[in-house]
Amino acid sequence: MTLTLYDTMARAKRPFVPVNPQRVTMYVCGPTVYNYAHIGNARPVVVFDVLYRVLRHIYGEGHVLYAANVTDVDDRINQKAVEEGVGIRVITDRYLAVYNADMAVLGALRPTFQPRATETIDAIVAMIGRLVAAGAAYAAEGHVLFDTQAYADYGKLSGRSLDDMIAGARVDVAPYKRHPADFVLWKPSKAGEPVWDGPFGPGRPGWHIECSAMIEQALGLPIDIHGGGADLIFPHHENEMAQGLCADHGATGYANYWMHNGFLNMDAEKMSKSLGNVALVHDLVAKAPGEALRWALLSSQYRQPLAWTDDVVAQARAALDSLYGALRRAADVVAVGDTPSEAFLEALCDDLNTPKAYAELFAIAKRLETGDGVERALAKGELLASGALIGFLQADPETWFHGGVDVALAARIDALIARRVEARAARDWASADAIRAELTALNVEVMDNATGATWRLKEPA
RNA sequence: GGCCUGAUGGCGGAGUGGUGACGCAGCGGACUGCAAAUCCGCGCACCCGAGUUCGAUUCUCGGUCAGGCCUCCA
Repeated sequence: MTLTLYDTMARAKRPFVPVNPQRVTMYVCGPTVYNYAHIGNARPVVVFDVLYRVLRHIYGEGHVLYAANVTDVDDRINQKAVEEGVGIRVITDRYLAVYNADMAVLGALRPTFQPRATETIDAIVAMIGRLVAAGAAYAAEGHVLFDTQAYADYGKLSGRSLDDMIAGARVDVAPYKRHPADFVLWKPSKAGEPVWDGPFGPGRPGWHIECSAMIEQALGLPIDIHGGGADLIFPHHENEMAQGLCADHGATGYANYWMHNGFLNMDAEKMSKSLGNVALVHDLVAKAPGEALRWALLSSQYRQPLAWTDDVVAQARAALDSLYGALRRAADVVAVGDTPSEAFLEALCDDLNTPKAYAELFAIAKRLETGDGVERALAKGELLASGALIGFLQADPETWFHGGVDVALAARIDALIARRVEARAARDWASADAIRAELTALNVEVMDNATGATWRLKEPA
């Protein structure tokens, strides 16, 4: 089984070969914690969580290091802190806690490292110092800028040349830049903004430098996989790579595989905080099971655009109903084996082809429904193990179908069902139907079977 | 303007140079006191034009449309 990943740099799928299979490294650009994350922000989190899980499966849990940064220095954070009259740490701690909780509901494992920019300042300052010493950066008017002309391959990742950028520049270029594409590594803080001391003057880091510093500090160059949203290819990742390599001339590379996920769209348009067309994860998890949201996020291959509608969530829930239904009907089957299906793993190893992997889950469920005793036992083991690999189907099926009903309501439902089972045993259809009506009014659907009945919430709680 | 994606059935969404996944929804049947589920079966698609080919949804070129990046952005 060969893992194949689409590499943005190569613009092709490539077999994945880690530098060191004992220590596979992955870095994914994380959130700026100044407000709630929207579901589009969650797509890379869930996508790269799947990759993280697949890598752990292949190389072993202790052999994969996954770092995702937390940007906690930023203009928007500063603004929010001023608005609320608190320090930035109050803001960033608050939204980081919400972020981590919401992502956990989506089934995302915590990265091995979650470094914060404010706790990486020393490494950032040191890296900028090395860039200046190497002649790849220069100071100007209190800023330190990266000299893009110092890096011959600048533009290689995003496929644009420095000449194109001059021609296409749509924004006024700061007069102190040697080249319009040069970008800030360090800038002076305005009054009231957080400030750190540096050899180039007091100030704060620019946007791109934290990732390079964190990668160097937490993982070391070159890393195996660098991930993020497609909008980060340029300028963020281009700049990261340029400064990261110029700061470490001994490095044989920056990232060996660059992976970028496509966007979530609202009405064919990119979901974006600046456009305001967002669905917040924090709101969604209150209305739908996190597992259903996760299923929806993975229902198209990660590089494809995904239109986010109520319908994708409803379809995700229906799909999970079907699989959990198969498990529920197989409650008395003792699962045999704990190995994911070969076909399932193969689909995932083909650049995380989750839709194809889903199809395999349904094929296994079919065997669970229709097979003989031995086949069912094997199918159940395979279904649970396959689901576990990418974070599905681990709940008790009854819990899934019962949703979040409280204990009192559950007890009342159980009592009604017990009475109905008795009525049916006595062939008292009138009473049985009356109780069904009563349960329907409680948003409960009863499913009769040979020995009794099970139930589910018709609409989400 | 430069660079880059994508266009598949009622919906979502894989994939393939030739028998056209999978899921949801729909239809028929089995089963069923009712209901649901399940099982069996059915229908429905590859943006337009040209080219290559015995044959293209799949390859090439052109076009149309949609979206993205070039400025904060997952």
